[in-house]
Amino acid sequence: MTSTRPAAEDFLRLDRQICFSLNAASRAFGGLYRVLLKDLGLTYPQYLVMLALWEEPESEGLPVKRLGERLRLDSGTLSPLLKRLEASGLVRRERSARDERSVNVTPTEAGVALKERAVEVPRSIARATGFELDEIEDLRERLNRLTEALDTATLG
Amino acid sequence: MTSTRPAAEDFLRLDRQICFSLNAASRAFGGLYRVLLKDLGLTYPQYLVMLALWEEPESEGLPVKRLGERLRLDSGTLSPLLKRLEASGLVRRERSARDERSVNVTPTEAGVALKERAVEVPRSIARATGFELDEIEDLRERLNRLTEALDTATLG
DNA sequence: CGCAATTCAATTGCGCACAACTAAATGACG
DNA sequence: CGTCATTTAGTTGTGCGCAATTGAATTGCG
Repeated sequence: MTSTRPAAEDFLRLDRQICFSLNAASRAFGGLYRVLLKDLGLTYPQYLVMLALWEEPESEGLPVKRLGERLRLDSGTLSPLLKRLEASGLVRRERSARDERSVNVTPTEAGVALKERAVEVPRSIARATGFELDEIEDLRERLNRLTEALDTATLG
Repeated sequence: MTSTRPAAEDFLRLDRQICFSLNAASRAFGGLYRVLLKDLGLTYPQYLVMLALWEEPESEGLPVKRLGERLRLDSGTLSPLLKRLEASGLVRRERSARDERSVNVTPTEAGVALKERAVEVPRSIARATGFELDEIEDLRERLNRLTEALDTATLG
């Protein structure tokens, strides 16, 4: 035979690892967001939190729990992050009166106002990818499927 | 008109952000790798370093610089990480005699031996994704294109 | 009601990512 | 040859991500 069998070793090659490409792409996004968000005084994860809050009707805010579900983050990450957002005057954190365990996060005036300046960000990002919108859409759908499969495998 | 024009605001929706899906997928991988690599005593970034070293012929090792290029990481990340790998006995770090600025990283016996036990990891991962090999291949290729485009945009 | 189990946020501890900086070695060039 | 710019690792500081734990509030159940 002229070709050797596909050794298990081949799958250990760095350039064969989907996770590496994914990780690299994620960090490449991070680099661009860092530049684009500098003006807004946000880090990328903080930006995600603000996106979630901006989606709430009339800026009613969200409990930390719900925020964590949306962003796939736990309180160990969110608590200090939210403190920093509070320190920079973009959100308010207050214990729920109905359930003293829960902390509700609301954007402040400044937090709501920031949305105006954020609308340009996704456009800049989309342009930078060089991908068509439906191509992005397709990629996003695949990634979501992937995440779901991986989460199931990790827990199961 | 029955439908409003696509507001810029729509692009601020969390579920429209490709970067969010990417980030979430990347962390979902992290969770699964954490489980699979626990036995090997490696974190996921440490595993990537070992993959890079295992690829070198006769385990000649790599200078930190080259390692950083392959993994898209700088010395601020690699230096402490390599120290930990050295502390767990998997790699050796030694100043190059030819160029005293450079530090060459080589797998130890234990580091080379670990490869045997690592071959199962990619298989487990592939199975967990629920994707066909060529589908993974396709996704990987798109992500690499994405990374390249983003890096260009960030620097340019 | 009273007590155990659960829920929720916060904290601690560790490792990674990255910017900014330092220090040492090397290379380029007049 | 000497000086200055560049290259290479390492260090410092900040923030994220996550496991494990704590403590307080709530819920469930006998």
